Amino acid sequence: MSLTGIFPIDKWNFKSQSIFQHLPEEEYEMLCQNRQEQAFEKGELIFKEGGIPAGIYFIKHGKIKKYKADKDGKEQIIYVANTGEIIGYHAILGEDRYPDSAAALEDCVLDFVPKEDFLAALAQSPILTQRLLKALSHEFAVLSNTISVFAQRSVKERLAIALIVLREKYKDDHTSGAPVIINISRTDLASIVGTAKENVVRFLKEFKEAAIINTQGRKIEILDIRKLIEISNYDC
Amino acid sequence: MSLTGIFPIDKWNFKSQSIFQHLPEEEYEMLCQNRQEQAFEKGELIFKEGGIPAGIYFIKHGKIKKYKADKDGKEQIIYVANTGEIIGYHAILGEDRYPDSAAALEDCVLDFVPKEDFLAALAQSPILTQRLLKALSHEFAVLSNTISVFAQRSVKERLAIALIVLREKYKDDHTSGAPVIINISRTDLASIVGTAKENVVRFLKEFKEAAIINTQGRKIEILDIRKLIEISNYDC
DNA sequence: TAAAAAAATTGATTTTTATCAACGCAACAG
DNA sequence: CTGTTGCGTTGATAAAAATCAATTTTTTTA
Repeated sequence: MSLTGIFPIDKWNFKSQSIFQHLPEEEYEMLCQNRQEQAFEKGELIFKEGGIPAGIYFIKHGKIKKYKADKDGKEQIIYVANTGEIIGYHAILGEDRYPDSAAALEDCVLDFVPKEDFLAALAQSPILTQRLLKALSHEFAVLSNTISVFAQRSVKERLAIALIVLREKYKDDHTSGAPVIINISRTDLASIVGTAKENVVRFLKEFKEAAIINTQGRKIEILDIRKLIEISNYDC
Repeated sequence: MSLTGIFPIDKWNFKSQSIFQHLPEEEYEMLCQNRQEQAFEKGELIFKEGGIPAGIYFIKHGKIKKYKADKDGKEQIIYVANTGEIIGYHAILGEDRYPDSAAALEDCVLDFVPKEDFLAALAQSPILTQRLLKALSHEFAVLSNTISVFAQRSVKERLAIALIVLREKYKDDHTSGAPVIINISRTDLASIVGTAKENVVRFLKEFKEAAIINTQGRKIEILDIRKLIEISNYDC
């Protein structure tokens, strides 16, 4: 089931996948020179808000939550990055500390590229620069979007949007023929939606009773995405 | 009264002022070649979400709200841009339509730079490119911040933050010696905070009774910024 | 300057969301 | 296989925020 024409999924996903694709040999070599494969277990912290960045990470496999925690430790997930995306470049380009934290939502394999190599490649490569400018500008649109949704939409609407967006991300894993299964804790889902997990549970129950989704333990399958889009009340 | 050490104002302001400052002569000339001064009256639309971008705007004087409107016309203000900042570059760099609308909060004077000149200067100027990357990365941090505040903080806390941030922006206009006056409609203030204007009015009244602010009609003067910071409950 | 229009304010009420407390189920370790 | 522990679920209640309706104040305009 494609979302084309019925839901603007582009407004919810970053485009960092394309940044390293089909780069000229030389630039690609520079990035690879000292790269290091790193595995992270589910739940493991990759970097922490306020930390000094040492390099960037290319996600070879797995999903990563980018979030901010307030002083009580309550997390707000800003974005879920998926296989093929890059994380950690904002702090380096902004010449600043990490603006958010990153942790593995599932077992992950990342390629770490040291700051120096990334910046050297950048200095050499107009194409890399241009792609980053484009990616960052698109991210601005995505985050603006998120802000307006948080400020104006109800928890139920936000949950519907979160489910639609997550389904796209979990498509990657599903074996063809089998249904797409969203596999995320209620707590993390609540942190995406920006509410208490009890509210998430209650609305999921409502959706299940309306045959819009099916749940089995933590696993969620979407049965009627059109209904979800309707509930999301989002059409721009 | 400086906020240094007591409130992270940097996390709330973009840094696009620095982009055009002290550029090499040649690049600066390219940008100026076809620039055109344009005046906008208070309330006037500068560009509209979804529109095709023709160029960028340098704010010579005035404040501009960047916002998204939902289908009922309800506005959410994403950011208030001030004198010296640049707007409209996201759409051009992202090779996309405008992600948000821009309208004058007061009478404004802008310099319009056509897309072609901006892109030509960019292609010639590593320094301009680097500054844009830095600015956009910082904006990411600002918007992430905004998202976590919207998702986790109460209306009262958000209003306190909005007042602190707005006071900084309105500092520019005030004659030295005179107090800083925030001059914005309740409706726009509500659109910044992400609530109904009635709520804004009620909390302002509460702040006034606690001698934290003073109001005269739409005008707001901040009397006790430390109290506001305390109320904002924001310390990261 | 007076009338009209727009914006701000107030109070009452409803709806939404958060919080608290308890319970059940399922994964996991000994 | 069995306690333990974490996570998901449920119900009850409190708190926060939105909405509605009406009135006052401010600003604009004729």
